[in-house]
Amino acid sequence: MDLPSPDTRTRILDAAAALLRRHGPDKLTVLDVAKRLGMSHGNVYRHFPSKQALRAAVAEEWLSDVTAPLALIAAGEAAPPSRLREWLAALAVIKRRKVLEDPEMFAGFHRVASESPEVIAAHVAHLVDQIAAILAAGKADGTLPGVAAPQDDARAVLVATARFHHPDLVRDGGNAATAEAELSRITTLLLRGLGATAVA
Amino acid sequence: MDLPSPDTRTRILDAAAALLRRHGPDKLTVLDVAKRLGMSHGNVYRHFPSKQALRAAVAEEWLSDVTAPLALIAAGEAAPPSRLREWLAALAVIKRRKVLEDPEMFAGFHRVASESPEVIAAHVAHLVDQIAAILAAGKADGTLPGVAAPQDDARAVLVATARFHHPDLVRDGGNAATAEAELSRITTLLLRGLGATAVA
DNA sequence: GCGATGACATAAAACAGATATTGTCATTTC
DNA sequence: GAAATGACAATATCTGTTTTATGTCATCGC
Repeated sequence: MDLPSPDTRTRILDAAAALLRRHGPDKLTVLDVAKRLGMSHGNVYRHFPSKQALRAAVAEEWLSDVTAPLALIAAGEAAPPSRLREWLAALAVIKRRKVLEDPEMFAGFHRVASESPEVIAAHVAHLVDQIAAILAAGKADGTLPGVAAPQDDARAVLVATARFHHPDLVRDGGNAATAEAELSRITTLLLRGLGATAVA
Repeated sequence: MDLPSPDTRTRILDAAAALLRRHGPDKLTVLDVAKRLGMSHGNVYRHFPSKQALRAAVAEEWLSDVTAPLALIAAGEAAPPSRLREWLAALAVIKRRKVLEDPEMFAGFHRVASESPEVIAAHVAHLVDQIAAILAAGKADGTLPGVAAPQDDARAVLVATARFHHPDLVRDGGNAATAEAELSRITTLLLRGLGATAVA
């Protein structure tokens, strides 16, 4: 996978991420990346087959910032129904915070990510797997008896809450409290749909 | 509302819609609209305060093509749960068909519509009202006992199915059969969440 | 030999002058 | 006198040109 020196590869990646942060996606050139590292731009192509691949790698790293904290929740001890609720709320909060903190940077990274469908697909698959794990646990311990096929139901849950995490929709998000209440309502519907009783 | 002759106003609107269809949103100029009608462009401004307003009016008309058939279903005789399912499926089919028929035209009209937030808001409110009517009926006849506040629940249902009708998401829609199955699954979850029993 | 270079052809983006469009209004027409 | 015109300033868009970036490769140094 990483036949060329992984060290310089990382340095290139970090430099690219820094430039993306500073100047936005349109100004990210491999010439500048090389300049910043004091190397020839031709050499960047020894480590990444194309500018596209470099951008995809940067996006991948950025997306892992989103999934990492969620993995902790998914693997947690809480009862599956409340774990799912917590997980969905956390995903929404993370996305919302990223948008509000720096909309331009969010848009920049999102644009880069959306140019690499396979990176997006992997990210989504990752999220679906985390939900599926929660649903499977709920099916096993009887707290979510309505779960039929964890993977399919997980995808359904993720899709049904797209409004709160899909980049194109989070952008024009409106009031935070309203959005939170709306997510909570949808979560409740989904949990009851999955057979949960005594939903908070 | 229509102090100026409603006849010429309509002619302008139709001409604008025709040009939008033919040449796309970027090529829609009020100069061309006027030329097509054999009038001066200045006169268009007697009937529409700005190009933006003209575009909004065109978008409004276009969106009513979506809501009209749905209104029939919402006002139908079917039992509320299956009526809701039918309504959501119909909305998805309408949107999907519009995208597939002519993606460029869809994108064009969508761009025009998205430039007029108040037109969008009215459209969404219209859809929410239709769902709310179904939910209220289900609450009344006991087939959807889980309905708490019809308006809020209606909005939740619409948001949860955004994947299947929101222009930005319908666009990259993938396989039709897969999407249909996914919508059906989400619909089932929502119906059960609203208290429906014996969901098909 | 491996990592790196820099010159090169090709493709994309930035620029600036020319052209077209938006929106206003005093004037015209019927 | 309401509906329409056409000339107008300000703004946006197009077009052809120059500049810059991407990606390749023969060559270099260690």
